[in-house]
Amino acid sequence: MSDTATDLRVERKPKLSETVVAAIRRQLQAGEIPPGHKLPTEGQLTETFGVSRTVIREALVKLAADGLVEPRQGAGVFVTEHVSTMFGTLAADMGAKDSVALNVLEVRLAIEIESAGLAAIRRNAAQEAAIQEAFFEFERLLLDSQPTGPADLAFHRAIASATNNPFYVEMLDVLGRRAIPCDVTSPWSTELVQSDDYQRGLQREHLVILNAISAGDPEAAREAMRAHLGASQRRYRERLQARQAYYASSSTVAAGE
Amino acid sequence: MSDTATDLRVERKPKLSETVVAAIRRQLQAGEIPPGHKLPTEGQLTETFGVSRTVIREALVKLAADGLVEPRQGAGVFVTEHVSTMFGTLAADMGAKDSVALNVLEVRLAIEIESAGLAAIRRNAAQEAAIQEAFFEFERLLLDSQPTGPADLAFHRAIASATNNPFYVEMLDVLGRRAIPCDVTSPWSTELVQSDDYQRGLQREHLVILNAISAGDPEAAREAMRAHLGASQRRYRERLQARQAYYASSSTVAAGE
DNA sequence: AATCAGATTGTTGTATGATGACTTTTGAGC
DNA sequence: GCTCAAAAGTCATCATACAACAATCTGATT
Repeated sequence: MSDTATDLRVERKPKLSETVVAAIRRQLQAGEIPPGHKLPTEGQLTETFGVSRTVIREALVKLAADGLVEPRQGAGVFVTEHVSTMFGTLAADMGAKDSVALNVLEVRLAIEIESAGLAAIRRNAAQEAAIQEAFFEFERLLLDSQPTGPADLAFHRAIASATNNPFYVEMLDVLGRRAIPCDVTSPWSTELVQSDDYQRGLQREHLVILNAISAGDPEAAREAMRAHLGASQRRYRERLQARQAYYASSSTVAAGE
Repeated sequence: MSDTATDLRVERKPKLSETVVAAIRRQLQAGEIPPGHKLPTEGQLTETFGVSRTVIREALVKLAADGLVEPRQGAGVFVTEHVSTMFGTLAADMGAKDSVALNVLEVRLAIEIESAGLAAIRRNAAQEAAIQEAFFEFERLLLDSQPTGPADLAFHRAIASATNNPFYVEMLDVLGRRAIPCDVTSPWSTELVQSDDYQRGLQREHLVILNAISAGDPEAAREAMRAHLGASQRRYRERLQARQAYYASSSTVAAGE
């Protein structure tokens, strides 16, 4: 019995509709079609993507199941108002203010803690494999002394995805992209945060999370994620203070804590 | 009287695929087809339901989008293993739009749990008073047999406000406005949910939260909020199922040709 | 000129048949 | 008994046609 089920790289050929879903979803996320507006007709989409109407319809059904679009017979398919767009205005004006960034990070903490707990309960084999894969990718990059930021992001994203609740992933994307690059991809002081020790510490925390999720223990997963993000929050604060201290000293006064 | 026979605000006639989805979902929930087993082929389903393969495929796509089934080309459509085992059946077992609402509610759950914990730590005297005030307002309205919805909302909002993180309030507003009337302001079946017993239960849960926050115990506050919203989620699901059962019963007749 | 009923057109919903791709089963040959 | 090719079963995709519904345009009536 050659059981190929344990093969980790389950690279089945993507269905056509999935590629169409991905493409349209990307367009929507990029805001190319504002909420409330009409998508191209099924006929136009068939020409655009070069597939049959069957495939287009299947893709639209999936998007509708995710609540991204809403078909109306005789009228067309319309983009629904969505969480990300609600945060569009919210996210737009919180540019560089550090205190704002900390607050947003705190919201993200709430999201991720809960998603870790849900992931522990609901993840399927493929999703668990994706989390593991991100973990090992982090490991590999760490050994190669390459930037681990993307793998770190992928790790958190895989967990959000394992909740089987698309909004968690969307929230993470919106909050993460806008305010805080995950842990290490800080726009300033790149060397400081990328020390091996620092990233080793991250990996240790990641491992605890991964184990809890694999074990299907939601409380442990939440606790591990809380510890991880709490630590990240603390590190983030320290860096902010260090930077502020630098600016302060370079002007005139060194302000105390 | 018009023909459409529904004095409820049913908005629109359900698509054929939706009735098929509901029927299959019910069968899966009843365990008539165990996880891992194969569903009838598309051809058999067309005969069973008396609709075209187009409709059957659309229904299967929706079920697959919810993770209930998994199609394998050349083999058949199989019932997913894990999801139906846990309370996954609860997690993903209603129409597309409803599941979206549930997903948003779940995100809100994450936000509120964490905000309860933070409120327990950070609330100042005025904020604690505001929470209490909302609690007593609920009490007063309950005694007067008036709708308690606004007070309920105010209670949750006061807690979010006590985190001293404005984004928590904003998130709550955004999510609440979009998807979920807090506990009781449901657009349908208004009498059912507004029974005294129901609201008494809510108030009991509120009291536990209030006490934990007043005591400055973040873990207890989170746990109490988790219990409260978890219960709300359950109640919400039950209402959806009741509504769905109504639709299913009214549509099974049409399929019996 | 304004209004409203009806025709027209555009779009999604459903039905049908055919073909390709993939999996499983079958059976012949060794 | 084992191997492997052929066959059957099933999903994936394509193509076409018609039905149901919505928006728009047209034209007659007021």
